[in-house]
Amino acid sequence: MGRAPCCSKVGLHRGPWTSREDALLTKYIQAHGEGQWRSLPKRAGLLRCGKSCRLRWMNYLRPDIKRGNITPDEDDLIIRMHSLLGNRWSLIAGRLPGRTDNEIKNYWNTHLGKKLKKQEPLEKKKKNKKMKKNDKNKVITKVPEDSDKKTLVYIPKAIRIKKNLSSIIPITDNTINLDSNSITTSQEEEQKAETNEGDNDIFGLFFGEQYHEDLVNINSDDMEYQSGFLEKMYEEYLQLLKNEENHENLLDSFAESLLA
DNA sequence: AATATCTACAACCGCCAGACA
DNA sequence: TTGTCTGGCGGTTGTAGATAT
Repeated sequence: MGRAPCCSKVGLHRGPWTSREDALLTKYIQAHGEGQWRSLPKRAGLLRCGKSCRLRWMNYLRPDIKRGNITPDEDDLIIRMHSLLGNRWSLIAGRLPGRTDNEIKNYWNTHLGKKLKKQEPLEKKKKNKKMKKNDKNKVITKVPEDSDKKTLVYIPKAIRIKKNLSSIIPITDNTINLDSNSITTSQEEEQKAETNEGDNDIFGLFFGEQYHEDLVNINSDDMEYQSGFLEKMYEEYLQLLKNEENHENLLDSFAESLLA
């Protein structure tokens, strides 16, 4: 692979894992749990680097992993999530139980990327027409004064923050029901949304627990900003629910505001 | 049947942020 | 405050197997 190794790996195995190595790793983790990846190989009797062990476990050996046969629903959800979040594979994987970020990334690169590229010329034409029609709804992004006339969009990288979020945003057990054209919530949840009950739950409703983390990560110091942000997002979310026929445009602006 | 090319995906890499001393 | 360690992420590459010539 050309590049220098990130850590000293003299004498360590590389390349595909053997079934014996898999068995050793699985046995060790079942007995001692995950974590301490750096020292794990030694303790488990493996001649692998910790990173390699972690990857193998996370992507292939974990018992809750589903492999192969991405369903049309999953396919659809991946496309939607990618249009909202970009290449945030771990976030997308978080919405697909049993799927790993690596699998989704591979799936995207080999299947969906190509599929969408084929559709792109058509979609571009459609979108250009729509943009002209919907000029009033344009989301205005800040452009640096000295910038070229092109609009620069900076997509934030995911930031990991481990903190108890329940004090900020209650986390509930939420689900998304998919049909071929729209994202809807269960009736009960829609009712909740309409009555503004459980305001803070809307993002979980849409993306679940991981999204709560990312939302807070946008600016964890500025609570005032957050509450304004939450309100704005909630309004847009309600619009999404109420205007299903128009949801494509709204989804665009919702996504843009997520990334702004 | 042999060879070249393509596809899918497992595995590796560097980078980054949080935790901790 | 600073430096180091660790875990996690997304991008990239190597290669086995499938397909085309």
